[in-house]
Parts: sequence; C-alpha cells; structure tokens
Amino acid sequence: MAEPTHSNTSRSIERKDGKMPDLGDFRMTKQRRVVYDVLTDELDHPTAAEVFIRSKEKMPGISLATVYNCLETLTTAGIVRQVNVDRDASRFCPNLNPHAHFFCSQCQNVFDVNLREAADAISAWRLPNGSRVDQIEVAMKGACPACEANAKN
Amino acid sequence: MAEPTHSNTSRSIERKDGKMPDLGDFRMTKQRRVVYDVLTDELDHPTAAEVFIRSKEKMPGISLATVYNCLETLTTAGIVRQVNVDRDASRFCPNLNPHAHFFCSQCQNVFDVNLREAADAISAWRLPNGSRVDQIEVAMKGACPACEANAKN
DNA sequence: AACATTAATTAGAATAATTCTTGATCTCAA
DNA sequence: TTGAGATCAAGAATTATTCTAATTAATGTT
Repeated sequence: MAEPTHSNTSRSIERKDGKMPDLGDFRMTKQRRVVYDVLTDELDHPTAAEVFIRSKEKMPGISLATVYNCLETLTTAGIVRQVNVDRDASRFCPNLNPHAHFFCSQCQNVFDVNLREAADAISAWRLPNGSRVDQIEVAMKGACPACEANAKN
Repeated sequence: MAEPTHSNTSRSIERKDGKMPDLGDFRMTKQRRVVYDVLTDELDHPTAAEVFIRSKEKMPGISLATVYNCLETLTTAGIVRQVNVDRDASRFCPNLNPHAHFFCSQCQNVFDVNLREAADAISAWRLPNGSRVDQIEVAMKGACPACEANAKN
C-alpha cells in the first residue's frame, strides 16, 4: 500500500496551501481529502471518472464508488459544485464564486465565466476572449407558486 | 399490426390548427407528426417516456426507439427544444421563443420563463408569480478561443 | 489503549436513460 | 416499377450512476 495506514483524519485537516474546507457534520476522511485535492489541484472540470483516475495516483486503492460518494458529500457540504452540460457525465468544480459555465463543443472543455451576481447582473459575463457562443441554457430550481403556497400551510 | 399500412406521409402535413412545422431535409412521417402533436397538445415538458405513453394513445404501435428517434429528429430540425435539468431524464418542449426554465423541486414540473433576449436582458425574467428560486444554472455552449482560432485556419 | 457506536469505504450488482444494431418497411424520384 | 436511401421497430448494449451488503475506519467514551 502506498499510503500509511495509521489514522490521519479529522474534521478539519490543514491543507499544504492553508485551505481548510468545512465539511460541516461530515468527517474529513483521507479519501474525501484526496478527492477534494484532485479538484483543487487543477482548475479544469473533471468528470467522476477523471477524478477517479487522478485520485488513484494519490491513493491507488480508492474505489470508484468512493469517488462518487466523496463527490456527493463534498457537493452536499457545499464546497464543490456539480456542473451538468446536457446529459453528459457530471463535472465537478471547486469554484464557489457565482459563475456560469462555458462549454466548448469542440475540445469539450468547461470554462468558468465570472458573474457579478447570480440573478441580476448576468449580462456582465466575462467570456474567454475570442470565444463564440452558440447556445445559452438557463435553468432555475426552486418551488412553483402552488408548491410554495402548499409548503406554507 | 394496429395501424393501417398504406402510405400517409409528406414533407409538410397540415395540422388541424394550421401549424406546419418545417422539418428541413427530414421527412414528416406519421410517427414524427404524432410525437410533435403530443408535444404541442399539452404545454408541459414531458420526458421521452411520457411522450411514448401519450404517443401510444394516438398510435398504439409506435415504439420507444422511434419516439427517441423522432425527438432527436425534431430537436435537430430545430422545432423542438431539449431541456435538461441536472441529470434527470431530458424533457422536450415545442416553445421556440427564447426562454429559460424554472424547475419546481417539489412537484417536478418545468415552467417556461419568458426572456426578452437570450444573452443581454436575462435580468427581465418573468417568473411564475409567487415562486421561490433556490438555484440558477447557466450553461453556454460554443467554441473556446483556442478552438475558434483553430477552426479559422 | 480498548470499546462501542456510528460513519465511511469497498466491490460488485442493479438501475435508468439512452444509444446502437439489424432487418424490415417505406418514400422519393428516375 | 424499381432502386437507393430514409425511417421504423425490437431488443441488445452502453454509460453514468446508485444501491446493497459486508468490511473497515473514525470518534467519543471509559
């Protein structure tokens, strides 16, 4: 085994770079740390399968199921965002600033697009210079009037 | 076979309501007509499975594969839009006006949200009155600067 | 440190939506 | 009418993801 087996987790492991993600009630385990590090090491938007491959470099024994579990936990904890483009495999991104995503149909890369405010100032997008936008998809989630009224009763 | 086998297709079948979708190079077949009618009959946002169920009422012999094929054709032809919310089953909508989608996490319904212009005036959304927005997702597709420059050479 | 409790990990099976494959059928145009 | 190409249908195959059940690890005590 490439990793030491003695216990090495805590609810708030210190990162080399000082970043200390808050997992709330979840435990910060070795696996979750590895998955989170994979996401922050490179600022692309890997799929679960890609995260799995990169994670195995740091922790050869990690399983795909665990990678899925970790990604879900990190997403639920709010320190990672899940990004869906069409029905392709989900991609994951540790950028928590409000931003949109720009997907290149050719090289399949996903780029963050800075956004001042979520709802209002979406007009002030800073797209990668020289890019061509073919399609914009906006999806909102929440509660419709009927359900919202329902919930209040 | 439940359906008559004699020919009954053309490139531009007239609808009862006068709408005449343009399929471009694709043929307007009976099946495609049925699937399109299902989408325009009700203005909700059915999944392929739901379209299949409704289509069978009009044409009992139609197959799920055909419904998928028809939906893809209609989408490619540009007379239907495919709507994805997270990784749930795709939903389909015949509203071609620029609009965003509002998804109710509770009743799972999808609502169209009028949009003046795609890119610019996204701030002028007309949400269903009394709704609560929890999350907004924006995804764009096109070509990144590298690929765009590449394509021009 | 050892224990109990609870959470997390793992491997593999299961699922759901979608796509693919293949052969039959249909349509258009010559 | 006939051939080429498009479309349809049934079911197999694929892909991403989730679930299941058993094992292992972590945490909070004693």
